[in-house]
Amino acid sequence: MLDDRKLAILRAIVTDYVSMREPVGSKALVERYNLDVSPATVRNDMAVLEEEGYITQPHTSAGRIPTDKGYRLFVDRLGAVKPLSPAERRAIETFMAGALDVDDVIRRTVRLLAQITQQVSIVQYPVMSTAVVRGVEIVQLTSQRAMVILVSSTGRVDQRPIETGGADAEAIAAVRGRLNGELVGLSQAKAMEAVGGLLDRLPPAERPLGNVVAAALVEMLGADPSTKVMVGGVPNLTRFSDQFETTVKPVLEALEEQVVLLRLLGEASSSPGVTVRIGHENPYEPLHSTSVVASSYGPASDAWATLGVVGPTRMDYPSTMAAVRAVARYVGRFLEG
Amino acid sequence: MLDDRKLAILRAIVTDYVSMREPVGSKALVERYNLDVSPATVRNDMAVLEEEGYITQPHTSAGRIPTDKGYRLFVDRLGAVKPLSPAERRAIETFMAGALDVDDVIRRTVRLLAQITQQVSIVQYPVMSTAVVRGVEIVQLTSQRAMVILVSSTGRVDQRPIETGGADAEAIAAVRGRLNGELVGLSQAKAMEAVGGLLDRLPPAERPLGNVVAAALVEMLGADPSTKVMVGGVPNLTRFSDQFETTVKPVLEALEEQVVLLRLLGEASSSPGVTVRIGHENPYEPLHSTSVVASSYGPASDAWATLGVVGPTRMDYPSTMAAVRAVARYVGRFLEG
DNA sequence: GTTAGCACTCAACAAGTCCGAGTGCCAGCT
DNA sequence: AGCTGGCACTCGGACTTGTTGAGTGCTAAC
Repeated sequence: MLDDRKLAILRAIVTDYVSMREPVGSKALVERYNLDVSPATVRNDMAVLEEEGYITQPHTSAGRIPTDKGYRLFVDRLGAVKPLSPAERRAIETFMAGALDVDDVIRRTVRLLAQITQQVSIVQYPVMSTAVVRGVEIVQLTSQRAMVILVSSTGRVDQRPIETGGADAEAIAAVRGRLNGELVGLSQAKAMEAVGGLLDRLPPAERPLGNVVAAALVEMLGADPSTKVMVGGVPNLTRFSDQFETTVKPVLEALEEQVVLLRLLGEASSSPGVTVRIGHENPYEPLHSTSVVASSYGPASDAWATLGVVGPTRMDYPSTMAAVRAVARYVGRFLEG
Repeated sequence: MLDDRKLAILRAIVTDYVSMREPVGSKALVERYNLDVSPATVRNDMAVLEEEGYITQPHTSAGRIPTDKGYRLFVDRLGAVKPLSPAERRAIETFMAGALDVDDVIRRTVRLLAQITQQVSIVQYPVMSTAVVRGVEIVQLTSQRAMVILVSSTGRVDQRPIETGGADAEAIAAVRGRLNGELVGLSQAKAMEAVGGLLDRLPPAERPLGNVVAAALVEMLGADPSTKVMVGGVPNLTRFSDQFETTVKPVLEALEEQVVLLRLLGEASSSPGVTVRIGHENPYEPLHSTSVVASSYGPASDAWATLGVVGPTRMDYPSTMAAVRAVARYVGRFLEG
């Protein structure tokens, strides 16, 4: 059905449209790409491609532009993954060098990705299931209030305020000691269970405080930190000020809703490598004319989280995919080491 | 120079232009506002207002629109502060109810402000100079790394990773104990000094670790947490998709730069009440055709930080100012209690 | 299967026309 | 002195029309 030449033509159309931002006609095609055939032949092939739904005409007597289906075929079979330029590699190195803690790594990553791809970037905070509890602290704020702090091996620090009910310093120290003794070294899941069992063994005097602290801990252990995301490169949207209604506005709205962002990144976390969602393939209707390029990051065996970019369907897929893949790998290694 | 009627006309022009979004002519003015004079008279007055620089014509044979100077006069002398509607008061209550910690309060505030004003909102994290140190914790992550945690009375929790140089648990506990003994209860500034003095009195065995921890603490105590801001309501920019180049684009770019945001909010922190910066009055050139309405929040004696909104100069100042003021007050009370 | 030729379509641009909102000015009125 | 009705004038925006050219589909010949 689709012979090599037709595929080559589709590839050329996608490439040209992405860089020129204009519907591409048969003549321009044979001129700019060395197809050794005449425009008429190209036209015939284009008619077939159109019939099959890979390209379309914005209006009669305009060139063709790829459809979502066309882009899909392109990324699946035609796009040679472009290796990063040395400059880009260097950018990654220098950008990430000297990152302090996890928060800082994420902040830098989001900037980096936005800069390389020139798109809006989204990075999900990592959840390392291998993380274990390193310490539990209880710090008194006032006579009635205190802060429960949970530290995990990855350097994550969670906090939650509690009402102490007037418990004295001694009781607090006792509960703290007991928790540390029992929980340190346990994984998130194990710690959850342990907190439950622990309560029963508390001396009556420590019960009320213990209950409150336990509740806070369970909340922290259970709260899925992967629900946190960071966004960057929003000004890159201004490059698409044409398409305001179809790209800029919906993306801005999506960015405001964490839930939507998580759904967008969603699928990428389960499949390995770079995932591309094109136009209507997106689970969120207003983004039907944008694409999402995402990848999970972290060790293959144990994906930590996802990062990616959003942009118009008319995007440079090979470059973007290469950039997303490179950054994902780099950040993965960085967090590991 | 400017008699009451001219002022009334200016007020009417501003009001009308803000709501109608179109240059306003003499006839429309006398019809919509009950000025008991003829259009001709209004025209004469408008000529004067134009000469004085309060209004201008986009082109001959169009109505007038206010200049920055006109808006300035309006907010200074003409804008009757619109009280919030009961619905808005209720919105504030329900939005803020049930906030967990400081972070959550800020998150809610930023949403709230964006929703009420229908603009982009910016909230600076509070710095309470009355805050005192409540606890210092050192939690081991690996044999070589640990996390230093600083808790202050306001519920703020700072963290910073350190290299322990292989110090054992005992040494860590000792340093931790000493720090808590000496620092708890001290203000930020006092604690800074104390850390310095403390080092000299450490037994030699604890010196290396002590140095590292001290460095981390000084960094945390000194780091100005007011440099953190949260932004919301970005999709509201889509309402100004005309003015893309003058409003949407520059605002998006400004939002990406914390430094710029802080400068925008800057002045408001020193003066009490609501501050308005109109057009060219902004210290950041790209925002010369937008306005910033900001207010500090916290107790009058000790302003904690600033919040505000950014939007086109053509904005409903009375409502916006009322909203900013109300939210600032409410958040102040909320954080205090 | 490929190609040259040709008639056809239609968005984009330019030029011309019209319309009316809005103005400034002036003479007359209060 | 200040206000008003009248009037000629201006000019952006909307609409019309004509032209151009990129691009197409079809057909007949190679």
